[in-house]
Amino acid sequence: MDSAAGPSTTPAPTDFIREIVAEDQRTGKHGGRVHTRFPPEPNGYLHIGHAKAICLSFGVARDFNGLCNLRFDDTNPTKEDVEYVESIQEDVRWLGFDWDDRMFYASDYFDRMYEYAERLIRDGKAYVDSLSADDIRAYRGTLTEPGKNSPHRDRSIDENLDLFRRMKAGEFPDGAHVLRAKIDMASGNINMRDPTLYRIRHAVHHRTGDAWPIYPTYDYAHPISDAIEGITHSLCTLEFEGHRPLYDWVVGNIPHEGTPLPQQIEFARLNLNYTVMSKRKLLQLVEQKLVSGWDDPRMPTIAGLRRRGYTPEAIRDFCTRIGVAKKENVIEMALLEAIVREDLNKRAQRAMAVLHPVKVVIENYPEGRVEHVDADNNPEDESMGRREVPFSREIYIERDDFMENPPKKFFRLSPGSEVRLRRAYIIKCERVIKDETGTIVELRCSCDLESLTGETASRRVKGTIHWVSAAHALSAEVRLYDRLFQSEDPGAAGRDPLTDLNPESLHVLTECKVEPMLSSCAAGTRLQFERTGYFVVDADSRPGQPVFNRTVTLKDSWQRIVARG
RNA sequence: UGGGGCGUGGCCAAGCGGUAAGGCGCGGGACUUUGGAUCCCGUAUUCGGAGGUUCGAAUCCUCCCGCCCCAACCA
Repeated sequence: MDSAAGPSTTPAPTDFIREIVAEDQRTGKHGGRVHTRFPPEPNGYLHIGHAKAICLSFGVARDFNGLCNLRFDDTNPTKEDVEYVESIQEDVRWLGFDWDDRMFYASDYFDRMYEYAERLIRDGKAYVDSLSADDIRAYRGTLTEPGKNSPHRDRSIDENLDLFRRMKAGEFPDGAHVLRAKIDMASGNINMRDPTLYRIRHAVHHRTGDAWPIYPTYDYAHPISDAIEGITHSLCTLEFEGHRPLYDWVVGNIPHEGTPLPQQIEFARLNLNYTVMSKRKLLQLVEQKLVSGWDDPRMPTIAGLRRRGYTPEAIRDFCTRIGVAKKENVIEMALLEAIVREDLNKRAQRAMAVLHPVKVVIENYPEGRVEHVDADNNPEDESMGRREVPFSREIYIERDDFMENPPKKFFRLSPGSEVRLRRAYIIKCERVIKDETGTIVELRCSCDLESLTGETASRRVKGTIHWVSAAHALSAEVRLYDRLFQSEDPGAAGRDPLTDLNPESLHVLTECKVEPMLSSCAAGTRLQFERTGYFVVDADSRPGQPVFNRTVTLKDSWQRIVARG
């Protein structure tokens, strides 16, 4: 019955924005058209916070048979760069969204914006102000006191036009003049106190070069870009709420063909605890080389998460599950990680590895004998195939999987106890060999040769542990990254992420012993090591030398392990 | 002391006058010869507070409290 309804059925709105859009479509506003846009400024890499905005704007378009444009809000040449416009495209695409041929730049519209500005001047709605930035601030008044008019506010149209044209011609130095909208210096909304529309900036723009000595501000450029592109619903974050009257003023005072004008709708941005999300700070981390780059696996950037092994599906799922509302929120990392784990659980290959090896010699296992035990790559998905793992008399196991004086419910290896080697035999610890400092250097065990997994009469023991054959094991590098960044919530006052990095997030290089088959893993291969977490073969791994970085930390609750056995 | 928003369990979030969805987390249990996997069960007598309207309020009204954003020639 559902399928009979067909894909054209408008789904039930799942958030307040979709509710508005659904209503607009129902009433035929914009002729039923839905057109959104994702408008990043190319001044940094996209991060997980942008993913929410991307999923929203592209998602709304998809849900209502509409379109979503990618538009670069490139109105401030001093901060922007082509490196960023390229990475942004790559990241949006990787997330699974497509803008077809609708990729634009605010700078595409510089000519029209200029033309509209002259028109505003002719209409007496804009003027050139020659006050200094400081004076403009002083004249603006305060939150509780009205501002006062600039002495230049009543310049004649001709004088304004002349000045503005000369601004465009490059006759004045930076800061000499600005073009302002003539609205209301006494408005309770400070954004309406004659906001700046154009400023002089002799800078090289990444696309227009030095063609323009003046650049429009966000408040002027954004609504015009939306109007030109026929955007119906302009979704942005809460901090622009106070700009909406200005947005409406601009679209209402420029020439426009289509009626209803685009509508700005605000939603709460994503905040993730323990995570730095400010582009300024991320840029600092990159510039100070505290990370290897914008795509360092510790970064909360899309590129970083990708290299960490997150999939686009997981990120999209996260974005839908956090919801869209107007309430300020701080999502717990635990939710993101739960969702990533859920996704990885389905697609990660299981593999055995020991990070902190201790040698085990199985005394009754014939010297020189090598068996290849059969193991499945993913117990929940046969299609992921099987592999053979070499087993021999000397193996490594995880140090943590042995305890000399185990507490009550420790079901792994301890003197005299039995444990199953995953996919292989049950062994029993007979002797512990230590060096002069008392450190355990080797465990001597015996093996129940009848207990091979899959054989008849296999017994059950409480614990199962990872192992690798000492003679066959490969050394791999593991880069341990735990949390993303801060040790506190981003909201916590006074924390400086650059000096307050969570030590666990530091890049720790460890060598581990892995199954030989892992030498052939391609970059991006996802693996799960028992009790250690999900790993991804990092991009700079070389054949024969797998380099893993940890993707998601599983809980470190060792209590839990002993309790469940 | 101005303008604009927001307040539902630890974190998100449904709910739109008919008697508190769901997810994460947390607690407990089952299962498992590889999964901290999976599966069950539990987790707000109450919706920032106080009044009011109503047979009935998280939903409507009033007042109060708290939090966020705005005084860039940033976006």
